[in-house]
Amino acid sequence: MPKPKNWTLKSIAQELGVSNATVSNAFNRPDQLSKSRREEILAACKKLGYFGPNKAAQSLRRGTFNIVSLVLPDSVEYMVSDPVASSFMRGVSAVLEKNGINLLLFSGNSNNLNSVVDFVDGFICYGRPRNKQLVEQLKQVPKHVVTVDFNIGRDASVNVNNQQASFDIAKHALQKNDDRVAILGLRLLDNDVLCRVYEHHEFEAGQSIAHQRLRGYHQAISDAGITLGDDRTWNIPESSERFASIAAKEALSSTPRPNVLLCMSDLIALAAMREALKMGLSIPEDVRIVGFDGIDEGQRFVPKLTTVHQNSEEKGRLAATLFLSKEQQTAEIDYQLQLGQSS
Amino acid sequence: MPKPKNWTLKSIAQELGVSNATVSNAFNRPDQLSKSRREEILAACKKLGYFGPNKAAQSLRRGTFNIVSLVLPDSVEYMVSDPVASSFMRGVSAVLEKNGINLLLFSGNSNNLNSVVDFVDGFICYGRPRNKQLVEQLKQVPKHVVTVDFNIGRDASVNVNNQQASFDIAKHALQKNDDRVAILGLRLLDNDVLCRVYEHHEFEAGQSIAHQRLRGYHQAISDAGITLGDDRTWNIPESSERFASIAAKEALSSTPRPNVLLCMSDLIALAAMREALKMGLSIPEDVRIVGFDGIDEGQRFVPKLTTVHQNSEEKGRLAATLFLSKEQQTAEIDYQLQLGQSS
DNA sequence: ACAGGTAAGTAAATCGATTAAGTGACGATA
DNA sequence: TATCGTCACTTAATCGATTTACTTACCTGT
Repeated sequence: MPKPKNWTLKSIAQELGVSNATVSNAFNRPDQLSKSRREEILAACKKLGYFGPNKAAQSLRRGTFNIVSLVLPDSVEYMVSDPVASSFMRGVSAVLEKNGINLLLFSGNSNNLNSVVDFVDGFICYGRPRNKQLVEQLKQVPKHVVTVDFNIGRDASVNVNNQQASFDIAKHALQKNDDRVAILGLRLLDNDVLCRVYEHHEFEAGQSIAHQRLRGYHQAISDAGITLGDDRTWNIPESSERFASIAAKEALSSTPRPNVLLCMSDLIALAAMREALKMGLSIPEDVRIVGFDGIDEGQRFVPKLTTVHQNSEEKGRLAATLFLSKEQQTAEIDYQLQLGQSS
Repeated sequence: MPKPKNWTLKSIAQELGVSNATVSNAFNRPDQLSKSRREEILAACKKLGYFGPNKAAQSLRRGTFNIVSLVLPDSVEYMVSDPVASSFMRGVSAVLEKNGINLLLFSGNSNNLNSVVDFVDGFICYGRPRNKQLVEQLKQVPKHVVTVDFNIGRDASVNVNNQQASFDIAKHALQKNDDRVAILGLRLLDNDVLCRVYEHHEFEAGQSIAHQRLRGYHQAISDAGITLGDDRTWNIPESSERFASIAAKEALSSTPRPNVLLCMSDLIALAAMREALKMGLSIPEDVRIVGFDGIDEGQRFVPKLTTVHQNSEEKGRLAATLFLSKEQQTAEIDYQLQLGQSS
């Protein structure tokens, strides 16, 4: 098989005896040349095996790429493991795919946006990145930026009212003022590891979903007339089953044994339910457990998980749509309490 | 806040009163200028807010991108929904991330590789794309290509011995020659929809995992002295729970009711188990069910799923490693039977 | 003092395109 | 016939870089 020649606009133009510009116009601006000439050229290109202008060169010249970078809070690994994150990605990709736009993954672990910034039209950021440098770069970067589940004052953002939702679900879970509450939370900061106290950390208030949910819980707890000790919160460094199980086991073995477990994600809640059952506790009689997110597995579990459902896929679609429209706005997404038998 | 000037190599060089080349060398080829000059320049760039050469321009000139395109057999949607695909992606991204390479997703639905080909160093293709045009393009594309779970004679490929593995698991599931077998398979072709016959389709033998697994099953079935009717195979168009449930229900209601279900994926097997239990059948007494893949949920299900475990993440790592090494080879990945109580 | 070698920088071609401005040719209008 | 406007292309500048080949300046040894 003869290796097909690597045609360029220039070499094609030469071959056909026309100018550079004419070939370019044949592909991009039909009004700039006669119809016959255009068809002639396109046919010749097809025949010779030239598939159109090189996209990279085109992008350099035009400054547009048809690529958007999806900034993940963590590694790509996390993104595909977490069902909520996956749904979100599904929503984003569905909209972008329809518009012929490709997705360039950017891991929140990498600390330099520069490796991708020159290749993309902008960024959709899912969750506040752990890496503070990255956040600073996102604030500054001279491209279109849509943030999801956090807000740094960029072009647009999409959020759920985490605080209200957490308040609602906690309110639902708490019954009497002698309830013994424990919180199984998400990581609050870059560097906390399975820690129980959070008060002593400094943090930019309200910026991560973990903080927002925590505030919701606290509000409901104090509304119920309960006092929550500093040592009643376990934060899980990653949304991983392993850490969640460890934390759950620890919480359920602590004294006094909690009879209400407020879990910041369904993944955590499911791990907690498994641990509780393993310890011979019955749900919800011995311990009431509530989650957050509304993933499928929670609805299949026995007992069915009581949780806050947020439509993550819709969130993705909205983020992508906002990105494409270049509108400037902060949108809020609905949530619903999903009542099961776990509380 | 004063908008930061958009520096280019040229404008920076002008500002500093040196040549273009010197600035470029300061960033890329330290040996080409004096140490003092270099540090002077880098410091000045930092101060002025020039973060280094534009990557897109750099790539155009150099012809390298530090981006690889992951070609998905289907939509991005599918990729993040399917646990096996996710694991694979996890493996790929772990290796690439470590090497500072970014991942550009390419959906198998798009029918033109051209939209990304000029931006990437090459392709890692997970599973034979549905789209035939795409396959043809992949055969030809003048970049490095690693294929996984299929082989089109490109630079490298990674596979599991699907036929052998399916043979093994089917052999295990089949007990007597009066077993009534049904197959819940994956889609064989671009356009089959929940169809039961496959014999009448033409296909390029051995090219998709569905075909390979089917051959393994058939071999074990005929070894067991069983005759399998044409109407005993249900192919599921997507690896989705919904379709799997429909197919399972249909298979389990067919006459004669099968007592062995060979499922080409764990997702399908789990759906089948749920349907069987719902119908009041007991597993494995009334119907033995085996899967393929070895996903976590299968091991948590009661009864535990008997399946073939393939290390999908490892597969991803291997594919990425092969890509980076530019070696030409076809690698085969191990598999293990994972015995549960479902058969 | 002079050939030869090296170090430090620069000029200019190049990657593969887009596009503003310019050039003729041709037909219509006054 | 002179002027104007359109049509169909072409020329050449440009996007933001890399890199080869060349120019100086300086040092070394004889």
